[in-house]
Amino acid sequence: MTTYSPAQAAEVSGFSIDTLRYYEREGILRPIARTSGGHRAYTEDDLGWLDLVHCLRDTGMPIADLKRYAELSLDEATLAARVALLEEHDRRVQESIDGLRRQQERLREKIAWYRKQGV
Amino acid sequence: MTTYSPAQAAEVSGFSIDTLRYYEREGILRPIARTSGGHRAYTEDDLGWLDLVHCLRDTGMPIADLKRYAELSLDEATLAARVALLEEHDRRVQESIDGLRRQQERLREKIAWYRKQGV
DNA sequence: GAAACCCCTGGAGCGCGCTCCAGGTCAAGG
DNA sequence: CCTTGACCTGGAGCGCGCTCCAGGGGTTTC
Repeated sequence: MTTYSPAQAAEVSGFSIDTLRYYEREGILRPIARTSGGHRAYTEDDLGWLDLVHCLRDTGMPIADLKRYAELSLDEATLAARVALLEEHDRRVQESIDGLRRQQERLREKIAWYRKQGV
Repeated sequence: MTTYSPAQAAEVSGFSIDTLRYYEREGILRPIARTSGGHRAYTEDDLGWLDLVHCLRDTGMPIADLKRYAELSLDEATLAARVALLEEHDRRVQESIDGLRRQQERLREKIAWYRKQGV
């Protein structure tokens, strides 16, 4: 079973080493396995979860929500609830895309207006 | 010429009174006119500018950029440059919409994957 | 003219999400 | 061995964008 050093995990996940430690402290990552010397050894599972975390962070999910989601993940029986949360998040992402588009539309109108003033 | 009290300006603009004062301190608003008693009196022009500010903030423009934009606005001759900045911002907004959509797509794939695991 | 309310200033405080640091331990190459 | 570099911990610090506070003065209504 291959494992990854902190540097490798950072490289693969796209998070900094400090951020990985921070996420672990915050409970977003379950406690990472250690080598005999106390160094972290990330598993493929950890990296898989980090990939989802990255996706959720990039779409604006707050740390606190991520933490709650991670806590849910400790109990296998909550799978349906977790998927429901992801779908709820998906809806929020859609809303923020829609909101951005509306404001972008307004922005473009303003640009057009300035242009009409003779730019 | 109608003017607006701080409370009215907040109501119309959608920013809090504190935020309006903060923007003025930061130079995002030019110094607002005052009544004889020292109270602020916002003009329609101020509100028009605030409307653009709201649009730019909602689309993610940082305070520092807004400030630079506002400083440019002090010189009438920079109109073309300002419009260019707005267009540049419009491109960034487009990029962030595209990025959100890509991540949303990944999110949906993950949801579909979980569903296939039997949810 | 006084109660009730809005507004003023300067500055402190806060929530978020990291990021950095000191002072030490572990691991791999020569 | 010894050096070099990656890693450890606990905790402080930071950048952003507000938000709140104390202590005081305007203004409207009766």
